[in-house]
Amino acid sequence: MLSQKTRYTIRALQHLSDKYRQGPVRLDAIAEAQNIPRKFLTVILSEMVREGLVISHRGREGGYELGLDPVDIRYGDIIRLTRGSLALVPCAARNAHEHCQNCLPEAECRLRGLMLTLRDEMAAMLDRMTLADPIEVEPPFEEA
Amino acid sequence: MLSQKTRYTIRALQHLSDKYRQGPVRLDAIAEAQNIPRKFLTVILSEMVREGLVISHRGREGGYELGLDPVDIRYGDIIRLTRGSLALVPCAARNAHEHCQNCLPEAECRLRGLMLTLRDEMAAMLDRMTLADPIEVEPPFEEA
DNA sequence: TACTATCTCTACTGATTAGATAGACAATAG
DNA sequence: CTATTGTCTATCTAATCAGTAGAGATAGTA
Repeated sequence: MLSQKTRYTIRALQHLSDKYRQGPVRLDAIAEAQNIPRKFLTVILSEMVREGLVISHRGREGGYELGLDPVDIRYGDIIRLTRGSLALVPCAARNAHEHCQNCLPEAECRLRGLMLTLRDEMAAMLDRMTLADPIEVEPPFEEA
Repeated sequence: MLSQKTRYTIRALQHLSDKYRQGPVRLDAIAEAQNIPRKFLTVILSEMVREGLVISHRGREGGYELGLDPVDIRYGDIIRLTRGSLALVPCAARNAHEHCQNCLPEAECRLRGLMLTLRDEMAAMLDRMTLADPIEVEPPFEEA
């Protein structure tokens, strides 16, 4: 699962992407439009500023705006930033690789083999899509 | 991330798959070969018995064996059983669907749209692979 | 200058979950 | 009938997650 924080991050960035080149957007405006707890959002956006994805302006008329063109922000990058890795197991991470606890030697671990393939497929998709891409929305499922 | 429990489950099932039709395998044998804490493995295997994936035999000469042919156990199924869902956000689960907290209406949520597509790609792969499939193992990455 | 609106940072808290274990119980082969 | 094996429920601990508190910094503006 993506953490709530990662989900908030993605939605906040999508919001900023929609307002790109329209001047800074206030934190409260994002929080309200995206239904994100205000205080939590300050933490999230400050991190994005530190990472360079977002630029902030203080004081009156302040707010946030994307620091890069939406076309240059890939979903894969956002997830890597907030979660460290795209992989579903630590030993299958290509960037933030870590050994798993209580595992077999990596050279013989079939779970790792499988998860590496899966990670690569996920990465292919998430690195193809950027904040600039339109995303088709699906109607909610029927209730069970 | 897959929980440690899910990872143990997959490796335990792979182990049983390797010994399919060779008689019951004792819990200790699995725990030792797969480097899984013994007591924890009892919990895991009991669950798999309840789910019907594994058959147990008590007493002397007892142990565990797969309850289905390996070719009929898909990785997707194992993950759905242990984790509830393949999706990375609750609202993108096709089986165990739940609404997300603090989200937009599902009908307009682009995060959900994206995650549904990703879920479907992941499902396609994980439901194509079964315990019977050979999995290529990759050499460990170089240390950083 | 000083006032106010805005973002920034560090620390903290409370709830939940993950990982693992304990220990009494049940069944089966020999 | 006993040693061996799996079953079940409860429990513990530590980590993580989600969110909040609150003092501080900065910028525009009167």
